[in-house]
Amino acid sequence: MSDLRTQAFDDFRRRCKDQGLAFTFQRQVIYEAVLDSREHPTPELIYEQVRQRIPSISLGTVYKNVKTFLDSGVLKEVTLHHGSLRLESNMTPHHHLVCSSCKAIFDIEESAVGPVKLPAKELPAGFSIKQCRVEFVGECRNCQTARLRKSKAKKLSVS
Amino acid sequence: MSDLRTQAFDDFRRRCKDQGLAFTFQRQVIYEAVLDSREHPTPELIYEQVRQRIPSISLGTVYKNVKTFLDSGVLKEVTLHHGSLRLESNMTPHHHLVCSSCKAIFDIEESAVGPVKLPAKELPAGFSIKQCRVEFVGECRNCQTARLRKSKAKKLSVS
DNA sequence: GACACTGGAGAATCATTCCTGTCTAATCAC
DNA sequence: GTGATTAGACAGGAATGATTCTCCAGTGTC
Repeated sequence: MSDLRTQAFDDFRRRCKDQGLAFTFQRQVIYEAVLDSREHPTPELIYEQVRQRIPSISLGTVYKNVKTFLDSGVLKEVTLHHGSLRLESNMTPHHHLVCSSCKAIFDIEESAVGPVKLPAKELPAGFSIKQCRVEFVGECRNCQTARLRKSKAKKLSVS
Repeated sequence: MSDLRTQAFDDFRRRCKDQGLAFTFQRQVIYEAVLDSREHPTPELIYEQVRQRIPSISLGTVYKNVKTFLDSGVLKEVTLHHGSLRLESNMTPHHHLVCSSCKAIFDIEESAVGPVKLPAKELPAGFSIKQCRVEFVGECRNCQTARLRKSKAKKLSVS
């Protein structure tokens, strides 16, 4: 195991502990499969990988544990918008502001952000860039107040 | 109809013509529904909207035309990654490089891009930003060569 | 009239979640 | 220590939601 990988793995073990998650063999193998895949894998792909080591594992288990990992912050997802297709008719170049809670999307004019550049040396060989999309992720007013009200109510009911 | 809307609408009509798409009543209503929705709607939502004007329309028709619009560039989708969940284990802040054709995702260190700022006055009231994600969209080497080879083959078969 | 295109309806497919029964480890009473 | 109980984890399959596909009929075009 490389140093980087060992480190990521220790991280994982620690985070499981922090979150009160049991450290099972299945979870370990699932996590390793994500770690080994350079490709931002889908759950289906993880399943294929894991089955090579645990042939009896079920797709449901993979999904469940992936979800557990996401909820506890052990893994992340590449985009907030996976799921249903979202359309836009605004064809002028623009960026987005996204509420991580309700997934509301607001448009932001390109000029408000200014040019974002990537040095050519960072590009994989032969890759040609056509477009740059910036997404600011945060929480909208409604979701903030809703969350605060909720946590306040919880505190009251506890005390 | 406001000026902006009229303009967008004329745009739509022109683009249909350019792309050789028939300009039907259903398409017009579907397009208007996307245009009227400030919310980057899902196909399901469009369907609800359109049904108020064409009760007999089917969800399949909405999907079919939305797809036609996307293919011909009359509409865009908010993200390239809708569909299946994509995971990542790289927990350090970073950005992404995405191939629009094969959807491959490459990580880019945050420092390679530098800070991206949004002036406070551009924010909707009460919105708090937590994170900024940059996505460079383009075409990877493999997909480029594959596309070129294909178009060359087509030319040869025509001549 | 043959043809191409479009829309409607419902079947089929894919991604994901939910439900049920089983197993295992931990806890507790005796 | 032994058996009962409980909670968490897992496998398997049913159910759900989003999307696509297939087929047929209607309409306009040449």
